[in-house]
Amino acid sequence: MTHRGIGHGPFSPEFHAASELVGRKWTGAIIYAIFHGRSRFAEIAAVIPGLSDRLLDERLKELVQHGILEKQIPDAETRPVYRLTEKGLALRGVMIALYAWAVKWPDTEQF
Amino acid sequence: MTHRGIGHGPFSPEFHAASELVGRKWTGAIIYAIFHGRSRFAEIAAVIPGLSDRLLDERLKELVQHGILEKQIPDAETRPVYRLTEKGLALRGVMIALYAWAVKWPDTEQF
DNA sequence: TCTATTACTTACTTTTCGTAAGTCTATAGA
DNA sequence: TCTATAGACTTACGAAAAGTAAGTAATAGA
Repeated sequence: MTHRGIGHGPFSPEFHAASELVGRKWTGAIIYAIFHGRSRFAEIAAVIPGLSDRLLDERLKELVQHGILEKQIPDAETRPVYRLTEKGLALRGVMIALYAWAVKWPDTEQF
Repeated sequence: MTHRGIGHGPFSPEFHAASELVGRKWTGAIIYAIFHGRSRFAEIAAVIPGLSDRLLDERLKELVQHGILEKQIPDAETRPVYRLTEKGLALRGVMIALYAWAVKWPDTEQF
């Protein structure tokens, strides 16, 4: 890889697709919550202030469709759980790096 | 830090703010292009297919406002260049991690 | 000097998001 | 058992953001 580890040319379709996917509204916070052990719809909703059911549902469906999460119904239960796939778990390094950046360079501006 | 390096509780305001900022549409590709040496408006626009002037302008203004980029007018020139600040350069680890993930787990789905 | 490029703006349409309410099971309590 | 509550969505609709197209003023280059 050129440029000290970041891709080849000045545009990477793979990078772009990844950043548009995990960068969608609320998606970061949802994955973060799941990395922290929340697996059910209501558990995820409970920890993310401002996130509506409608959007949580939409984002979970996208993440399942893109292979980052799996929707499972455990034996003897009726409500689904959402779990990180291998692909989803592989985001750990990204999460760690972004968290480290976020706490070192807190954002004081508001939109 | 708990949970193997990723934050404290199941929600981090800092992480959330960071992911909403760098996750906005086109922002990843713009920062990526600037890491690859593109510094002028037209250079950035030239390498990102589908990105309109209007949105590029909007995203650049946001990134300047949030301290990730600086807008400079070099001596004896009239057109501005956009450069990564220290805060922006500190995103290198995030870029590397996301790029590595993106090429290892390419996204075949379309939205 | 003429033309093209650059770095934006403005106007308008389409898509996505925010907010609220409603539906359908399933479990819990009176 | 009847009712209430919680969980996991679904529907409807106004607001905000993004997409698309066109325009503009100030250079830079031929």
